Order: sequence, then structure tokens, then C-alpha cells
Amino acid sequence: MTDAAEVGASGPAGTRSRPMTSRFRQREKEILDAAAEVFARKGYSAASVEDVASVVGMLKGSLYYYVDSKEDLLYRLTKVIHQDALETLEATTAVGGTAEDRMRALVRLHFEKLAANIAYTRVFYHEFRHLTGERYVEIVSLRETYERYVVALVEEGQAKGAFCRRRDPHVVMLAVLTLLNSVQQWYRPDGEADMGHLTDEYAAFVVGGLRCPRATRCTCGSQPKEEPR
Amino acid sequence: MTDAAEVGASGPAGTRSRPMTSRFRQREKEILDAAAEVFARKGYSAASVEDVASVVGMLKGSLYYYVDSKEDLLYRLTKVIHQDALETLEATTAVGGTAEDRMRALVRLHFEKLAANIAYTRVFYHEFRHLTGERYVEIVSLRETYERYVVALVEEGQAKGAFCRRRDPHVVMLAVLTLLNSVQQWYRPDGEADMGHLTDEYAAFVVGGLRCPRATRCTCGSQPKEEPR
DNA sequence: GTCTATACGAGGATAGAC
DNA sequence: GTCTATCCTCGTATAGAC
Repeated sequence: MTDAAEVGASGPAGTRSRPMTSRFRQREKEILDAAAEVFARKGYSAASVEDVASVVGMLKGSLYYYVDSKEDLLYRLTKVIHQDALETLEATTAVGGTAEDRMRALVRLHFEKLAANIAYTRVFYHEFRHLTGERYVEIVSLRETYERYVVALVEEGQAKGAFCRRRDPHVVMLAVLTLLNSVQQWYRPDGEADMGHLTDEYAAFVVGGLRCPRATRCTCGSQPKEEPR
Repeated sequence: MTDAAEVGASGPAGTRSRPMTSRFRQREKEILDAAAEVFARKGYSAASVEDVASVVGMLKGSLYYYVDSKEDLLYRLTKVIHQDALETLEATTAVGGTAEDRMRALVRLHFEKLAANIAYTRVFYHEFRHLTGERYVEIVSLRETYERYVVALVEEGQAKGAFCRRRDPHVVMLAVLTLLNSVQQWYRPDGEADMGHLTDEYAAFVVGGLRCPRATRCTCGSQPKEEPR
């Protein structure tokens, strides 16, 4: 998660002057976390500012001391998600190795962020389109940066022979990203499934799907065992 | 698409007596199509009954002659999608062949329904959770029927050696279904991409992902050509 | 069947007291 | 910083005219 100190950067249209004390920023973060939980649970449009305020333990009028508008809340949540996403790309590049190695790393890192910020992720994924004007444009732009990175990674893997050259890189990118993001629909942080197992399954699914099809049958035994790396 | 004659079946809580003339049902279908378009574009909660009515070309008061409530609209849209989904399962079974054959058929049939009813699909996918009470329960139940079918198909493929036995069938089912459904996020019916190509790419991705991983490199040439069947 | 009119509540946002 | 009070708009739903 992006450090709480950055959460307050309100960006376009966030121009009201407010104190920047650590106390202020802590309260601000509480509010954003509450908004994420409420928006994720009820949906942005169906949720009210009062819902958010009551989770924090204040009345809705008080909340406007911290934010300019309801949309301001949505904007900041999606901004956090995208700042985290750019960190994921940097970390993926830092891993090095083959394109396939980095694709596996991307799956792992993407899931780690998703699981750590499940409410924020859900809000971005479902409610992002309710942003308007330049805030919408900005988030679209950040998203495209992420998409271009994945397209380039797929193309590199194809050029080096690790991934099937008959695949359309753009379609593959969309398939992989929606596949990864859609985990937020059913993932429960309190659940039994451990993250490592989930990552292994998805990484195997993605990398297997990207390889060229073959006619031979399955060669692994019927005994479930550790995925070979 | 389910025939228009069935659209009017309102189910739980839809008890108001209305004429069943063909004229009535035609108008009813116009309203449902309008609701699907509006809910898909603005989101269920943000959309108003007036938005829907104006697309049809009537005033909001008039619309209540056809539906009991706003939620009634949402319920009927999701119901249509699920009736179609059950038809997809029957058609998949009718295809016969190996589990892999049927998995490919499921991808194709699923996409055909999705593309033919893109607005309905989007509404179900994003807004379904806003149903309440027994209507919510009913839709969840229909969804689970679909999910169990896919789990069984995966397990059959594993038992016969076509799919990797180390995969968790439930995780695989979730991955495959969310992968397929998420196509509605970016698919444009007016776009260039033809359905056949899209189906081939996704079917290859899914089937490739389900197979056991192998250490060998890609063996297909650099020339894009038709997917071998 | 569709329209006009309206009841009624919910929700976003602001002002000013403390 | 938070609360109280309030404004005002929008949206669901109904009643009754035509």
C-alpha cells in the first residue's frame, strides 16, 4: 500500500487548503479506508456520504472538512490503486530473468497488492467509471501505462519464443489483466486459501495459456505435488 | 437471446395482473432493452427510471404500467441472462466429444450469448448484487448451477488426463468464468474484432492454461497461421 | 396506455455554533 | 475539528385525468 503520507494528495480539483499535520493525515486515511469499505460493499452510487461518515464515527457534515465531495473520495481511492500498480511494474522489471519469469512475478506482485488492498481494488474495478472530467482522463491514462507494459512483456516473450506467436498481444494483455483483476470478485482475505497457492495456480494458468498448444497428452502423474520452477 | 415471449415472466414479487397481448409483450421488451442499455451505461444505482422511460419515448409514470419497480427491471434482465446461460450448458453437452472439445465449445457458446446480449450481460455482471431478498437468492442459485457444470467439466478433463490434475477445480472454474465474463468489459459489438478470432484466442488460452506445464520451448513457427484443431 | 401532478424520502453540500 | 441545522435537488412511486 502506498504510504499514508501520500494519500492526501488530492490532485485535480482538490484545491481546498487543509493542514498537513500527521494527525490530520491519519484521520484522512481512516476516512479513505472507510469509504473503500462502504463503496466496495454497496457500490459507489448506492452508498451515501453518511454511510462513510458513520463508519468513521462522525456525522456527514464533519466529513466535508476532509474532502471536497463524494467524487473526491472515489478519485483518491483509485489514485492509490494506480500508484501501487506502478510500483508493481517497477518491481516486476527489477526481478529480471526471462519474459516468462517476469510474467510469473507480475502475477505474484499483482495479487499481493490486490490482497493487501482488497477494498480499494474492488472500488477501482467496479466504480472507476463514475469519475468525471479530467479525473476520469487521468485514471484512464494511468491504466493505459499498465496495459502497455503488459503488452510489451507479452511481445518480448513471443519474440524470444517463450510465448506463442500466433496470439494477439493486445487480446492477451486484456485477458491476463481481467483474469488477474477478477480475483477480487471472490477473494476473501479471511478465507482459507493461501496466497502462495493461488499465485501458483494463476501463474501456471497464465503461462500455460500463453504457450503454443501441443498435441501431446498430460505427462504429470495423478499425485498433486509442487509446481516445478 | 431468450424469446421475447418469455421476457414477461416476472417471477417472485411480480404479481400485478397485466394483459398478455403480443402488443403488450413487444412494448415490454422495448422497455427491458432500454433498461439494459441505460443500466449498462450509467450503472443501476445511478440510472433513474426516467432515464429508461425517455429512451423508450415515454414518461416515467407510464413505465410503471409495465413494471412493478426499478428493481423489477433489474431482476428481469438478470433472469434473461441466466435462462440463456442454461441453454449454453445444454448446447455444450449436446456437442459431445472429449472434455477438451466441450470446454472449447463452452467458450464459443458463452461468447456468442455474451456478444448477442452485451448490454444484458454487463448489467448482470456489474449490477446483479443490487437485487434483494428472494430475487437475489434465486439468481445466486442459477449462477451456482452454471458453476457446478464447469467444475464437473474440469474434473472430467482431469480424470481423463486432458487437464492438469494439480489444478484446484474450483479455482480453475472461477478463473475460467471470470475470464470469459470479463470480455464484456472491453468488447464492442461494432468493433473490428470478429467473434471467431476472439473465440479461438480465448479457447486456446483456456485449454493451454488447463494443461500440465512442460519444460520444452515453443515449437510453432513465427508465421501466424490457423490454429490446429 | 399514456399523461399530469404530486407525495415523500434520501442524499449531497453548506453555514455557522461550539 | 466536529456538530447541528438546513437548503435544495433528484428520484421512486402512486393517483387520477384523458
